[in-house]
Amino acid sequence: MKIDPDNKADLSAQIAAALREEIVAGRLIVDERLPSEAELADHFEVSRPTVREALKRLAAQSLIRTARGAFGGAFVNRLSYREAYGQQITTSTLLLSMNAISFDVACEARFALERACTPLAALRRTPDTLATMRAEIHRQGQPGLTDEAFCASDVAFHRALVDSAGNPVLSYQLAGAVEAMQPLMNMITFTARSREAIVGFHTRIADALERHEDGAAQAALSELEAYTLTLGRDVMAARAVAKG
Amino acid sequence: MKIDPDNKADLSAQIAAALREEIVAGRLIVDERLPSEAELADHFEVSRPTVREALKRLAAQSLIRTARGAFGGAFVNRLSYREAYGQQITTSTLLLSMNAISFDVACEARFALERACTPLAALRRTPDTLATMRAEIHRQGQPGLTDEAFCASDVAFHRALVDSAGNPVLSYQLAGAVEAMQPLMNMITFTARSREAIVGFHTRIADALERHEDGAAQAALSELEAYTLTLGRDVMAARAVAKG
DNA sequence: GACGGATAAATTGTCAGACATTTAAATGTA
DNA sequence: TACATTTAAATGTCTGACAATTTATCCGTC
Repeated sequence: MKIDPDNKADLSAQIAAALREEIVAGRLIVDERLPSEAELADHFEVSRPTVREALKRLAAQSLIRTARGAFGGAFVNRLSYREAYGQQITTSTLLLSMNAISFDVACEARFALERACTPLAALRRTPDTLATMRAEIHRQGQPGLTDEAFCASDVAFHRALVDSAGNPVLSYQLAGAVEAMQPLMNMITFTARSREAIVGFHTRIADALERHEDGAAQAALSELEAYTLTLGRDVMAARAVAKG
Repeated sequence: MKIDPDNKADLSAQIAAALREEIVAGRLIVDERLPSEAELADHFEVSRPTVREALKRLAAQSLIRTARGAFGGAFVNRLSYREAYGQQITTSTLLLSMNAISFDVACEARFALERACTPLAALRRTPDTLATMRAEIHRQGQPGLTDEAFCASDVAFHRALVDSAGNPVLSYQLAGAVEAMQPLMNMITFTARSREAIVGFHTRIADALERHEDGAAQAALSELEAYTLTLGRDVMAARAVAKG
C-alpha cells in the first residue's frame, strides 16, 4: 500500500483512493479487516481524523463497513445488488435532474434498454413474473388509485418485465435506469385519461410475453414509447404556453 | 433541514443522509453553497469533525465539491457524465467481481445491452464514429499489439458502437456496463488465435452500420456473443482440468 | 468441571480547541 | 488608477481526550 507524494490534493482523498485501489484490485478481499484507524494513521503518517475522513468516503460508496468494539474495525464489504441499485439510482437520478436531459432522449434510452430485455423475457418469463405483471396491471385499473400509487405501480410493472429476462446483471443495469427516469415520466401519467391507454399497452406486453412472442412485445413497447413521447410533448407545449 | 432524533446510527451518516435528501429533492440546487462547517455543526448540534465526515461522504458521491479560502465552502456539484461514469464503473466492477457472476450471465447481459443500441446506431452513425471503429479495427490487426492494448482497443470499439446511437443517456448506461465487464472478457481474448476472428466480427458490425443495416449488425453481434461464449467455456474447461 | 457475571482490552464514535493553508475581498500606497 | 499588503473567512490538519460498544478473559460459585 503505497504512500502519498507531495501531492497537493486532500490527504483524506489520497488515502481513500489508495485504499479503494487495494480493494478494486483485489489485494484486499471481501470481509478482510483493514488495519485500525490508529494503524492507518501511523502508516500514512497522518492524524486519525484524516484517516477517518478517508474511511467515511469509502463507506459512502459501500466499499467498507465498520463495527465498533474489540475485534471491530473496517471490513471490506461485499457489494450486494441491493446496495449497487441504490448507488446507481442516486447517481442516475441526479445526472438526469441536473443536466437538462430532454424528455425525448431519456425516453428513447429507456425504451431501447427495455426492448433489449424482451427477447430473453419472452423466452424465460415465469408464472411468477407474469403474475406480478398482471397484478400491477390490475392495480393500475383501479379507479381510486392516487397518481403516486399509479406511478409506483408503473415502475413495478416495468421492473417485473426486466426481471423476466432472468438475468440479474441485466436487472441491475436496467432497474436503476428505469427508476431514475421515472420522475421525468411521472408528470405525463398524471392524468386519468392516459391511464386506460397505458393499461392497454401493459396488457399487450404481458400477453405477448405469456405467448413467448418477442416481436409482439417489442411492438407494444415501441407503441408505448411513441405514445409516451406524444404525451410528453403535449405536456411540454402546454407548459410553454402557460409560462409565456 | 430536519434534525436527528435519538437514532443509534452514526451522526455523520445521519447528517449526510439529511443533506443528500436536500440535494436529491432539489431544495439545495446546483452551485448553491452549503452553510459553513461551523454553521452546520451549530445547526445539527455536533462537533465540526462529525460534520466534516458527513461532508466527505457526500463528496465521495460527487454530490458536493469544496473550495478553500474566503468565500469557499461546500457547493452542490453538478454531476457530470464523466463523474457518473466513474461511479458506475467502480460500482459495476465491484458488483461483478465480488458476487461470482457466471461468465455466461455477464456475457448475455452485455450483448443484450449492446444490441439495444444497434437500431439507433444504424440510423445515426456518423463518419466520425465509423472512423473511430475502423481505426480500432485496424489497430486490433497489428501483429505486435500486446494483449492489454488489444483489450483496450476492444473496449474503445464497443464504446464507439454505443456512442453511434447518439444518445448520451444510453452511452452513460452502457459504457459503464461494457467497461465493468471487460475484466471478465479479457481472459478469453488473451490468445492470438481469437484475434483474427474478433476483428472479422468487428468489421462486419462496422460494415453493417455504415450501410444502415440494423439486422446485419445484430446478427454479427449475436455471432460474436456465441463465439465469445464458446471461448469462455473452453477457457473455463481448461482451467478446471488444470486445477483438478 | 461447568456456568455466569464482573473486568479488561481494543476499537470506533465524538468532542474541544488549536494551528496551518488558501483564497478573495478590503485596504493602503505610489 | 494600478499594484502590493493586509485581513477575514473558510477548509485542511493535528493533538489529546473521553464515550460507547463489543469481545475475550478471568474468577468465583455451584
